[in-house]
Amino acid sequence: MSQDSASAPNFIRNQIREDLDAGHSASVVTRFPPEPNGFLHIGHAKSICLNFGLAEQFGGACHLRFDDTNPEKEEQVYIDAIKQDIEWLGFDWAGEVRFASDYFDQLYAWAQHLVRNDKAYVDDLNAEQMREYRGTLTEAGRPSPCRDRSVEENLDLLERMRTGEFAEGEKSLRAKIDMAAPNINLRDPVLYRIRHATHHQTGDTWKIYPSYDFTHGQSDAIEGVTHSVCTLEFEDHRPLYEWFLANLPVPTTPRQIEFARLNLNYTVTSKRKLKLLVDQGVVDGWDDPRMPTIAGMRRRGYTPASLRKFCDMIGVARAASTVDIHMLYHAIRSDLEDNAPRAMCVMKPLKVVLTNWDAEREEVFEVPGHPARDDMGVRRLPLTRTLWIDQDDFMEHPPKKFFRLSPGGEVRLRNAYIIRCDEIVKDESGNVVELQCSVDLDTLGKNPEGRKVKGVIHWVSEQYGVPVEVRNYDNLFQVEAPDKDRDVDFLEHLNADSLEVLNAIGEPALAEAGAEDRFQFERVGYFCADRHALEDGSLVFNRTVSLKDGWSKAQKKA
RNA sequence: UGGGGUAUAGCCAAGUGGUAAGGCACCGGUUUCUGGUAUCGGCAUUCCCAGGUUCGAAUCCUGGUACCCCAGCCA
Repeated sequence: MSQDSASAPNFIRNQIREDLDAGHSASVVTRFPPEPNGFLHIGHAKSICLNFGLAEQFGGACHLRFDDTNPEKEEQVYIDAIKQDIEWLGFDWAGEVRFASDYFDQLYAWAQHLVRNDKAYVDDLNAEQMREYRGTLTEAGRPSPCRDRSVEENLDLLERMRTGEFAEGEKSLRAKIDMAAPNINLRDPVLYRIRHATHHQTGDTWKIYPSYDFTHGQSDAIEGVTHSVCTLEFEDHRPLYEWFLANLPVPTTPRQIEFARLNLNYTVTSKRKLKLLVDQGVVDGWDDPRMPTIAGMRRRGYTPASLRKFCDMIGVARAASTVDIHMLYHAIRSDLEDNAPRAMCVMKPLKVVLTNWDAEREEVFEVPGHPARDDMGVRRLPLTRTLWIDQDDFMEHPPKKFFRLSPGGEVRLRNAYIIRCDEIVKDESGNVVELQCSVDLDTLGKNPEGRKVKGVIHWVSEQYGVPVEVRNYDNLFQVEAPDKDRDVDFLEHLNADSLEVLNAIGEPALAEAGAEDRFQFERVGYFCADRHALEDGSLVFNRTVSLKDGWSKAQKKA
């Protein structure tokens, strides 16, 4: 992670540096504050890298604090998953896991404090009435009839709200700020609402729950957070955030800084929408390899380092932007290019018979696990009379510059000999089902004399190849901005071909693959052994990302 | 004339009065037993627009324009 520390500065880093230099704070404490109501996605990864990264760069600390103020939407399973994702990404939070609910007692006392200072009141307005009283973007709101209740009555009512005397929605506690404020968040925001729900952390202790606004800043203050980094949509809340800090006897005064959330083309990054995909069975679950969740990307084969690199590449700024998915592909390819062992795997098998190779003859080649990494050892590739090559590597009527196999043409079997296609065998419907080839035994480890054979293809011995299932994933959506238009549901843009399942045949070493082992299937792409399938005893490889394909690109242009 | 923000290449993004970093994508050369990798080169006379200040402006001033966020007892 040392290279992350050397990453480009951003405005938040600059600001913190200034704060430090100016003596506004002596150290740096940040926090990552997820609500446990869903799985973390790539957008959260940006926030995680930012917050934990900042703490690391300034020798400070980053807390993990669950923002658990809405028991109806939150669950323990999400808490467990979120912790696991953060650890997997390679970050350690300072101290124990924290919960906003740890501070419910203190927050309640602070609510009473505001009431005593005539800065909060209990309101009888229901949600609909409150909306009417709030006014609109262009018209000021009107004060609630309850706004001038006495301190004593408010204190009493608040206590009775707490003990469960009132039904949900019957009353709420509101800050007394300014119903005419141009910033709607200041028009007497709700501090507490009644919820007769069991909370995953506090059980049935509470009948009222604090709102986000009343919770977040004070929790930051309690924890000594110095810089509370959040996304742009909270910008309008900053005056409120600061109002609480100014009107409550909080121990410290954290500073809120906002940045632009991540948007990625061809994907949606909204917890609500991702949950919909899961709930409607569009995908296999939160960790379906097509999901932009951290768990999904992990299963797809993304590495922690690649996600961190991606976050580093995209930077941090305040301009709303949409990052090209190619940035992600680049991040994972460059990691796996260096770190994934190589293997050969035939996606769509086409039988090849070596006519001048005896049926019982076997030759085993020892080849490097990685072309540039001696530490990855060697693997053994047996060659036999019949073998498989990929259907894509043969064309009966090849276009110009097709370097692979065609009738009468030659190609090198990767790591082995050059072969020539002498005959093609077809079935009754005219499909090519077998190739009869001859081997040039004088081409192992050297080029033939007098001719150039440019093509190299992968292959697997029929006798020793291991059948594997390959799952080729593509974008879940077929348009760049699935949730752009407001009149079309984002589900309309689903890509029907986001998953292609193939019965492939891999080289022998693949039989040994363990959960989440990653490989480069040479000339094809990067693949990751699916851990769920492995538990069920089957070998399934998820395609993380394909190799760049200059040939098909050139074909499209032609 | 509601409030708050943001505009630098196809996409991210540095830049804070001294003459437009870097990455992705794209295009071309070289190397190559992966049409991959690596490597070399190309890719903004101009920074949303129009005026102004200045020897000098993406940076300062004035006036526009476009886009994003906010009217949950969600976060």
